[in-house]
Amino acid sequence: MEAIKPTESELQILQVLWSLGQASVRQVNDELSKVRDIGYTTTLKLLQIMFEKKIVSRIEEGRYHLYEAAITEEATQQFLVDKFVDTAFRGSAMKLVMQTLGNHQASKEELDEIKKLIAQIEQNA
Amino acid sequence: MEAIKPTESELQILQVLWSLGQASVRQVNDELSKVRDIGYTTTLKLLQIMFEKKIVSRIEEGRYHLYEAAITEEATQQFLVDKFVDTAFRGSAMKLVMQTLGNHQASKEELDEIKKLIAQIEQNA
DNA sequence: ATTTATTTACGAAAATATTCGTAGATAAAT
DNA sequence: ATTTATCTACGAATATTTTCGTAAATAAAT
Repeated sequence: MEAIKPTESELQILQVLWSLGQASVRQVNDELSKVRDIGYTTTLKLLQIMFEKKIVSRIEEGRYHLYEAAITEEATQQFLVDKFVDTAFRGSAMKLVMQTLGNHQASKEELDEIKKLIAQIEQNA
Repeated sequence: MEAIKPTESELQILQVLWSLGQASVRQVNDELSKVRDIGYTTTLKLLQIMFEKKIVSRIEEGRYHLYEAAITEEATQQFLVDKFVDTAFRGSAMKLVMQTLGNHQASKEELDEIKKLIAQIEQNA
């Protein structure tokens, strides 16, 4: 497993691809444009760079390309969380959990799910 | 409240300052050197830039400067978590919590603390 | 058929972040 | 007193990331 280290822009594109699945440059650019100002060729270039880095794969469909994320959302998130815990929480994952729990709205269902997860962890301890 | 957006290097320095409190360039550099290769003047320059951005404050102690973080660890973490949830978890803070809980070792004490926090949140709901 | 629009490839400009060399000042050591 | 070490300031080189203009190819529209 290679080290994946998407940049900020690349992460934005990955998000679009994770939500759309397979998509053309045009589609990605349309989605991204909802979030921020970006030119078509900029999106294209980013996808080309990501293709070289093997962050995305693509297939040629007629004269244009269809892109797809080559790394999963979960693996990327896990990698990013690890790094984030290091750089922003001095290594303490639980501090991150507490901080996030404390400062973000959680629904009853979400809290239940988290409690279930905790119970599970305690069981396996 | 201005937007704080420390770069990767700046975050590393902030971590050192949060742990040391007030510190000279030399001290910061010594600490940072434990983590990675970095020249003295690089550390100095970074601190100077951070001073201009008001991320750190400093007092002149004789001929040298003592630096101190001008933003709290908590405020910075909160800001970073918010951004992180957006860019890496498509806005779902609880997904971040679950992902982190599931993939990092937690002690019994930490789990208890989290359960307490959840109970508190449920109470106030 | 010719024009217009859409696509990819390429290269380079612009913006941002990181690194460090050099100079000048001051303190410490000899 | 002279040399050596340590400090800040400054500027510029390097590296990284983001942005987009232009050209060539192909398809679509007129």
